Parts: sequence; structure tokens; C-alpha cells
Amino acid sequence: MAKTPQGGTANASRRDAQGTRLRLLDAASELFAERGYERATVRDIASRAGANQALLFRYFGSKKALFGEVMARGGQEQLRSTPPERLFEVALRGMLAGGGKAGTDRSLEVCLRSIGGSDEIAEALRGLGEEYAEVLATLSEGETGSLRADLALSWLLGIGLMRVVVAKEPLASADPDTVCALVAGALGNLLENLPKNGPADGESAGNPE
Amino acid sequence: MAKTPQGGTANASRRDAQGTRLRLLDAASELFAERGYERATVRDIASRAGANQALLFRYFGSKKALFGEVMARGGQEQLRSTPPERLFEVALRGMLAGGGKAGTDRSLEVCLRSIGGSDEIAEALRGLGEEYAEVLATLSEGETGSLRADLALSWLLGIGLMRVVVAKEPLASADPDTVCALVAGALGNLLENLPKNGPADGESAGNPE
DNA sequence: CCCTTGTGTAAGCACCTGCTTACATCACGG
DNA sequence: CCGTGATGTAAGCAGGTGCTTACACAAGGG
Repeated sequence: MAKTPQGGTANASRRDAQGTRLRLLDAASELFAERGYERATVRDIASRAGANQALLFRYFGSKKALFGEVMARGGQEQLRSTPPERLFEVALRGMLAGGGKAGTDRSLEVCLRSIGGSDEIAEALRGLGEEYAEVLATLSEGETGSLRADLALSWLLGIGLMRVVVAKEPLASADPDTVCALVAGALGNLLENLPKNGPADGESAGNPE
Repeated sequence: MAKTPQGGTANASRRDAQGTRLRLLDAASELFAERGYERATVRDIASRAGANQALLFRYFGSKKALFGEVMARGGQEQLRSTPPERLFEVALRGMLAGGGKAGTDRSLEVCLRSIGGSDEIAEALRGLGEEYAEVLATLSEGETGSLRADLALSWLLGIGLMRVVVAKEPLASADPDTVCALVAGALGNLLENLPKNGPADGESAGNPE
């Protein structure tokens, strides 16, 4: 089977650069999501990947570059594969589901836990935020459309912050459906083209120019 | 003028423990708000206070204890001096005003910038959050009252996060009145007893008891 | 006067961080 | 068989962190 370890089907038994590179990337994804950028050390990342930290630097150059690759890899799948009017709910449900499951997009979680870090990190996070906001902005018309999108995104991040990072009760263990319904109801006034399925929705009051 | 330096009107010219203790506390408040817990170093705090870091440890014991005193000092004035139905708007406006002015309560800003830190810090933040949420919970009835309060608080923090920490445009430089109006409109569905009013203060709608 | 007590300060310690270097080990080509 | 280059590893470096220790100065009382 295994062709040259360089080839395609990574055997990854012993000496396989591609394989260890991938393991490093996965381990970094996990640890950045669990602890944020600053508190996830390169030693821990390498250790979880079953590799040496020197390899990390050989393959990625620096911790920041590794962070960049992590964010670029998983961050935008969800963004592209979800229609705008469902993006908010999907992202919210992903956040509410928490980090338990594998395969879910944890890049927003990484954002939340990395906020206190250096300014360059904040820059990267702003980038991801702008991609989300850009999509959400299509749900509102008028000049305040992108501002409304920012506010919606703010709520999304705030909920994740309180639930995942701070673990404030009763939000931390509230039923995702309940939370979704409450948020969707209140958000109906903000993003006009959001599909209304929540319990409460008034008629939208006059819009502000 | 100056009585004994121990006395009341701190001359603080040379050897005044009370004075330097206060200066350390003030410097810590500023730096924690500017950089968060982790990135504010004891050396910087002592330096800004015009003191030596050894004094900081003599007076406060540890960096965490200093953080605790900072949070306990300024954190709850606003909370106690504001009637519940105006708490959200006051806190939101404080957040929107940003750190420019002195004297405003920056404890929420400290929270936002310190999130990535150690677990004990998250605990302290949860404490402040619960006090806010407890007050906000009085604005909704039913079983989901405190959950709605959590969601409102989440939005508050999320907005601060996007505006102050991430500096995402257009939210970062949006007009506070506009933001307040948008949020209040959407939040009317969530907190039933929130006073629905225009942007600026106007005369006090209902006075507190 | 000296001695005690409170205040301020410089230097250092132990640890952790991202990152680098020198060296072992394996695969493969001559 | 040996060399050559890619892969993996241990040890170390420079810098920063919270925190401690040993010491200098000022005030006041015996």
C-alpha cells in the first residue's frame, strides 16, 4: 500500500512530515479553542500532537503563523456553506452546542478565548468578524444595515462568551432551543429579513432612515 | 495643611503609605482596563503609580488580590446607584463612551479584556456578571426571567467586546444614540419592563421607588 | 546619642515563554 | 557499503513574569 511516505496515503507510522504537520494543526486547533492563543503553549501543542516543538517551528515558522493557519483552515467553511439568512442561527447553535463534539467549527470559540491576547491576534479576529458581518449585513437594508449586522454579531459573541467562557448560569446550561427562540424573537426587529419562527415578534416599528 | 501623613489630607509628598496604596490602586484600575489582567504587569502598575513593585506586594500580597480589590472598589458603585430599569442603558452608554473619560466605571471593560486569563479571574468576572444579571432579572417575569437577563447581559458584553476590544467598524465609531436606539428596540421583546424611550436621556421616566 | 519602626528601593530568584541550535536516526541512491 | 538529505529530538538561549530578600533612608522615643 503505502507508497513513499511523501506520496498520498499517509501511513504516518514513523517519519511522515505531512502527517505530523496535520497532527500539529489539529492539536493547535483544539488547544487554541480550549485555552485561547496566549495560554496554549507551543510545548503543549507539540506534546498533544505527539511531536517535538522544534518541528512546530520548522513547519510553521512561528506561533502566530500557526494560529493563522488554524484560523484560515476551519474558520470559513461554515461561513461559505451556510445561506445568509440561516447563518446566525447556525452559528448560534454551534456555539450553544459547545466544544464537546468534534468536527464542529470552533473558530468563534477560539476568538472568544483569545481576546485578551496581543494586538495582532485581535486583528485576525477582526478579520473573521468582518466576514461574518458582511454576510449578516445582507439581511438588513438601509444605511444602518452593517451596523445592525455588527450588533447581531455582538450578541452572538456575547452569548458565547457568557455561556462557554464565563459559564454563567442559567445561560450555561439552558436549552439551546429556548435560547434560540428568545434570541430570534428579539432579533426579528433588528435584522428584518430573518426568518421569523420565534414566539414573540411584534410588528417592526418605524425604521430609522 | 498637611497634618500627620497618616492622617487625612494626604500630602503624599514623600512617605505616605495610604497615598501610595491609593496610587497603586488607581494605576491598577487603569492598566487592567487598558490591557486586561494578564497583560498588565506588576512592574507597569508600580511604575505608573510612581512606586516600586515590592510595595505593591507588601500592600496587596499578590497580583490576584490586587485585582480583587480593584474589582471590589469601583465595580459596584454603578450597580447600586442605578435603578434596575435604567441599568442596561446606563451600562451600555458607559461602554459606548469608552475609556476616554476618567471616573466612569470601567469594570466591565476590565472583564472583557481579562477573559482569556486564568480560571480564577473568570470566576471573579462571573461574580460581577451575576450581580448585574440579578438586577436585570427583575425586569422580566416568568421562569425564563433570569435567562432573559443573561441574554441581555450577553449582548451588553458582546457590544463592548466588538466596539472596545476588537474595534470592529462600523460599530466602533457608531453614534451611541443610534446604537442605544437599535438595541433598546430589539431588547423590548426580551425584557418586558424596559422603558421604551428615545435616544437621549430626556426627563427621568419612572423614578426608582 | 542610638535603637526601633515604618517606608521606599535595588537586586535577585525561580519559573515559564517563544524560539534556536546541535545532534541522533531513518530512507534511499550511488 | 557509505554518503546525503529529510525527519525527529534534547538541550539551551534570551527575555519576561510574579514574587522575595536584603538593604537605605526617615522619623520618633528611650
